[in-house]
Amino acid sequence: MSATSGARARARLEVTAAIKDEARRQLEQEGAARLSLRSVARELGMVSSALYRYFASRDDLLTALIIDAYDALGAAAESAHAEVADEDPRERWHTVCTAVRAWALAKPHEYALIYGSPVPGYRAPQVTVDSAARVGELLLSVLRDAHERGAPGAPPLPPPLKPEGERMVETFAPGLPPETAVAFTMAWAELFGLISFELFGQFEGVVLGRDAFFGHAVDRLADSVGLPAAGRPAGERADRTAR
Amino acid sequence: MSATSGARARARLEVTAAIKDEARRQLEQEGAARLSLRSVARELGMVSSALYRYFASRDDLLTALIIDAYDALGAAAESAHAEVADEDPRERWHTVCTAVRAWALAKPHEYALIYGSPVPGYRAPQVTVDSAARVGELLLSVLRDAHERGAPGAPPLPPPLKPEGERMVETFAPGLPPETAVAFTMAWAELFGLISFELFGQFEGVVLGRDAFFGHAVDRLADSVGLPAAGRPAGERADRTAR
DNA sequence: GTCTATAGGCGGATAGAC
DNA sequence: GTCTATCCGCCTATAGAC
Repeated sequence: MSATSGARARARLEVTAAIKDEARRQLEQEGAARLSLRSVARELGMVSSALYRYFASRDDLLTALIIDAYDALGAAAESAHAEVADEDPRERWHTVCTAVRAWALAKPHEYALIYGSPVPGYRAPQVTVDSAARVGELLLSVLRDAHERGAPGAPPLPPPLKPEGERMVETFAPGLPPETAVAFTMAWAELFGLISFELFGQFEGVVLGRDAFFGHAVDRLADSVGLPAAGRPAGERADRTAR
Repeated sequence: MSATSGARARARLEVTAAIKDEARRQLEQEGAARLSLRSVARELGMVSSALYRYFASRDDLLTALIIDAYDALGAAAESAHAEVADEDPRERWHTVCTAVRAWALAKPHEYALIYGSPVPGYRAPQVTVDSAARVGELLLSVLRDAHERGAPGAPPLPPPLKPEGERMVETFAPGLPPETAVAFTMAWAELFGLISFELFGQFEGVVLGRDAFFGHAVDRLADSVGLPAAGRPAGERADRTAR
């Protein structure tokens, strides 16, 4: 029995889920920095000390929420990708990027938890990295596929960046040319830069047609990583961005 | 006398500055969401109620810090630009972007205050927008200059984005073609995306040679807004990025 | 696993004396 | 402008009974 004994284990999972759900709800109003075990317990009709049986500390709860958020985003991206798995790589790139933005717009506070400013005094433990890598891995798989089909790839690297690119290939981008690994890393950061600016209010009064703007931006990011534009030369696929 | 009477006014400014300095110090340890008037007062050897003579509320203090941060960043960017005012636009673009990143690395907590996740429950008032716009305006002035010198500009817009581009030109990018206005807005968000990823820890274990990486990224952003590469065709200026 | 109780803090904001 | 005092709230975390 013990950890796996049915009813007990199920109850434990249910309470754990309820705690995380309530914590996510409070994230919306207070933000990660002010997340409070006590307040979660109060709302759940429990007493604060009871929560310590489920999470050893406030930081542990935070870690669980962070992993869940990365996994939810990763799952959303992966399932959107699965639906267009037969399309050409550029189409899949577009779909994944759009799914990432859609998830972020739907869960702005969970997005802020993982891609916003770090929570002061909190250091994300190593266990978060696998989940954190999912979206990047997915986009890399698209690029790898494109590369195998003979995509042009990214422009040449300046010599000082060559070793960095080769290290990236070894570490997380096997099967890709170093130029593409570097270009991808830039595009990856830039993609989240676009989403963060939209979500964090920097586009207020600046960008009004957000969907079309993002679609075009994603197309240009695709150009920048050397994804072929299905016959047309890069930069002239602009017409598909506004769908 | 009253507001302008010498000694009194000076003392008031000094205390105000001391409060903001201490608040900035606390930003590093607690973050904006947990900034506390009481704690600032304690550290200053004052009593909390005394601070209310200087800032009507916690949010007012936060607003002052936000404006100061935008202004400090804007001033850093502008003064870096002033030192290369005679260079070609692409060089100035590079200099400004590098200065923005350098400021962010030097003041990570102030950067997080203005470009990180919004503080829950706080809405930035209208008075912050002028300061917030400074870096963008500076980069736009570089592009305007390049345009006047006959720079190629950005690739054509997809038809659905045309009105957006024209509105941008009217609102904040006078004298530029709509294509460039849109491309600039993307590059602007992407620039801060790169900086945020570096600062917020997403590059941990992913990008090691940060200076060279950023230099190359900024060069490619310059390409994307159609800044000419001083004779060489766009994309082949990669060699200058690692300085 | 949940409870009460407790230790030892913290916060924003206001009233009213000086 | 600064102080004391106050209202009323909040927090993490632990000990020990049941």
